[in-house]
Amino acid sequence: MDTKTKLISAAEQLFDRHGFTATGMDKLTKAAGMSSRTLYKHAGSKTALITEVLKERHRRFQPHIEVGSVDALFDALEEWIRSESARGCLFLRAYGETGGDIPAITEAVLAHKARLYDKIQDIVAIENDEQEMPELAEQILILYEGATAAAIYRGPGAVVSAHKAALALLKQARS
Amino acid sequence: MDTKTKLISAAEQLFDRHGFTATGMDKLTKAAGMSSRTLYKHAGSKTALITEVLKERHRRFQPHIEVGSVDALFDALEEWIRSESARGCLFLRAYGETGGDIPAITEAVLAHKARLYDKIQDIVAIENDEQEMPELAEQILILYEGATAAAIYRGPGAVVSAHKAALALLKQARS
DNA sequence: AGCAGTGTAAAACGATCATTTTACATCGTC
DNA sequence: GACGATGTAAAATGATCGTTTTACACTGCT
Repeated sequence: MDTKTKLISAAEQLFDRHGFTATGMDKLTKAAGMSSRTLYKHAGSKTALITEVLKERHRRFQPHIEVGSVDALFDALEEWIRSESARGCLFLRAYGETGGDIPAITEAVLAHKARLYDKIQDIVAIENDEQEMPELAEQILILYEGATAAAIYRGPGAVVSAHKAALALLKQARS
Repeated sequence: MDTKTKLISAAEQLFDRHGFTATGMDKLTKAAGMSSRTLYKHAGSKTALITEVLKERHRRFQPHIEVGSVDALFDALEEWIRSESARGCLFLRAYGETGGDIPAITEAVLAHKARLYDKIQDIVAIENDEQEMPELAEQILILYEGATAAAIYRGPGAVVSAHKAALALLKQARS
């Protein structure tokens, strides 16, 4: 594992576990096993590091939304939440901690969410004879987002409930 | 408006706008129009201040869940988000920023969420001949949570979509 | 052999953090 | 008219923040 990969993954873990602002550079260097000089050579700044962590997170998350059905979408979410984290959406957390005041971060967050909505719209269209159904897509998105949030305090079962609700809405839209 | 009220409401605004950790005590004293000595006399510590802000937030939010129907629940949420904040759930944000490591804060968050779920379960029971329907209640909760989160980047329209989805699930459960 | 690249360890930077302290002003009340 | 409560302004506390710097070691290429 090269230096940068090690840095990004250590940072992702710490940010997810303790928050962005609360995680200091000393803890990052220690966790990544490198000097602060090396860290700054690769990351440039803390803001840039956060941005890169979000972009890497998006890359790693991508396969979980690259699916062909609503059923598979929630299966993938359940797997993610069971294995990765039940600490809420890291993108929205970054947005909240920075108040939307840091353009690079805000951009990464909004890009991720735009991509998520677009992908869900694609999936919904596949399930409905290629018809665009923007509101149904938004409702699936809301269930997806809500399951991620509710899983923090209700556990992975929230994803199962959201899953069933999504299938029910889909079925109803078809008839 | 007495000193403490002024402090709590200034703090709530700053925390909501800029995040908890990123909001320093100097900004709090300035916004609340008081010296740091007075602030500490009333709040005790930053952690205690955050906790009190959350409790006050819950008190102010309470009426929006003290309703008798799912329809009214989402109407109230829409009103809250349109007039108060579309920056996500302040409780979950506090939890995320502190990593769940500060007991007083974690407690306030979990108490709020437990109360929210219980209330939704009551409402769902009212709508279904006093039958307890835990999974439907969780699905409504997830739509509620998801609308709050999605409204950050999709605007208040997300609440409208969630509202319709909730009514659809309710209708389907009845038949 | 020499050089560019990549790394470490550790100190120093000025700023800002949460919190406490010192010194003083203004109250209403007994 | 003294007193306790409640406030202010401002400096000081020591810790920690993100970032830069200094000085040095190891590597692989040419």
